[in-house]
Amino acid sequence: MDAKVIPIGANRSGPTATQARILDTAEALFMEHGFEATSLRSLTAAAGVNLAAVNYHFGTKEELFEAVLTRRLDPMNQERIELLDRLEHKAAPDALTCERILMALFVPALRLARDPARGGNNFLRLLGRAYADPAPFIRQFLSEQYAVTIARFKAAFGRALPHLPKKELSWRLHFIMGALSYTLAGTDAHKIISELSPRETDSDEILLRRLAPFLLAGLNAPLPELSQVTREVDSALGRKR
Amino acid sequence: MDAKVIPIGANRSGPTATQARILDTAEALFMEHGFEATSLRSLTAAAGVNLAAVNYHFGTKEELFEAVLTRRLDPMNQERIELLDRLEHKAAPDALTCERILMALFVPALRLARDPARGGNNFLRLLGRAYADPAPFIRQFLSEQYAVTIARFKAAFGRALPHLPKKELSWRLHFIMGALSYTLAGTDAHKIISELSPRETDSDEILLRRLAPFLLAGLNAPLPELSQVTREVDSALGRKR
DNA sequence: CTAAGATTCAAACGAACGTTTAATTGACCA
DNA sequence: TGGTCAATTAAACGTTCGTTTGAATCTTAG
Repeated sequence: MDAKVIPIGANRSGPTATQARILDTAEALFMEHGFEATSLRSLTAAAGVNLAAVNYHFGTKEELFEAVLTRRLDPMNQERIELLDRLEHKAAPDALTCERILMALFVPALRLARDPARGGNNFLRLLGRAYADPAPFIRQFLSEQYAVTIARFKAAFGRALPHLPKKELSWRLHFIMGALSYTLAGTDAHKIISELSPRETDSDEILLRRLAPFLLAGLNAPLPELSQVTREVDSALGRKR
Repeated sequence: MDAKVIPIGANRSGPTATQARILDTAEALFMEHGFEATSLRSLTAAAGVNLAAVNYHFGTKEELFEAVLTRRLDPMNQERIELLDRLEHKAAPDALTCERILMALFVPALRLARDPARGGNNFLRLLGRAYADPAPFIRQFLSEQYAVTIARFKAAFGRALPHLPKKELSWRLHFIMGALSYTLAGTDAHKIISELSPRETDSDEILLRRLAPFLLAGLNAPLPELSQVTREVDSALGRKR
């Protein structure tokens, strides 16, 4: 009398109905409460499946979490790299501008955010949360999952900003990932800052459109130097250079 | 034969030795594993106190977490506002530059980072983690704790950037908080990006010195507009304006 | 010195957790 | 139609969690 209407037939093509329900529910609950605070009992109850189903289909709770991330992340990162390749090919032999590299980074995320069938805004929020989770298995999984994509984009930025030392570039990419994940993760966090129009929740799309110029300017910022203010900071810290 | 050497005398002045040991250990463990993943049993064992001591001295685990944050956060935010007041008074009647406002935001954090007796780098990392924690009581606590400080700085930035719409400013402050907390929280996160010199862990101080120019440039970024790239993004998303 | 209060202690509480088991159901092919 | 294997189910496993309890111990004031 429930959702047994789905006779998808073969069990060797794609995820089972049960697997899909678990993944969808896990995506929502992990996003809302985090990994530790989401119990398999509440998860399976919300999904309308048996408690043992998670362990049967995914092994452990940690493997379920990784499956939730992989399902969305792999296609998105592949899209990012394909788009970057296409843009680079079109611009050859010139190097890409930072603006276009950022575009290759953001557009697949925007596409995902606008597509409810692929998780929409919810998944991006989950991703942002995962980036800040201290659980070792999450950190390791993300670094493995992102390694090639990040390296590819870092190389592209390196060509676009040849004057920028490698180390400085690494840090600026780090700052970009920070602002991006924090922004994506922030369901209500922005209410801390913006007291006006507290119910006007911008979509992730508008949000990323505001974020891009901000990050672009940061990428092109001058190198830290011994300016007047820097000396004032040192003085305020009671130190000599 | 242990730490019983401290005869601080009165029990009405400052925290007990037991309370201090709990707070210090909690600061370290909450930073390393997060709130949920830190059990009171491991915490009290590491602190060398009885299991019941936390509930006796602080009430609940959540109240302990808030006490850990308050101990460092209150003085730091007070320092920030005092410094901002002093800088504004010195610049009057001119408005402060963004550079100096950022200085008032960063210098107290730098002072704290350089002072092991006040938590040093560890506490800043804990703070960054707390900002990304989905636990409702943490989010509410932080927003209450930061409300006045943020409002004060937002007003200062508003005077420094009179041309910037209020809403745009709110978002840029949001981005700043994101990059800041993500950066402070990242013990090993930067290894995702920087494959070179993986063991050369910059202190938070050097880190913030790299972050400040990046954020300053973002604050002064031009408003989002209908540039050529923007149209290309729309086209890539298959949409008309 | 002693009564009173603050603190520490070992022990136990009930609840919730992730995972496993063994039996049962369902679908498919020979 | 009967046999095979994947999927689901209810129940239980052992562990760990935050918190509470009541007695023991320490500190302090009268």
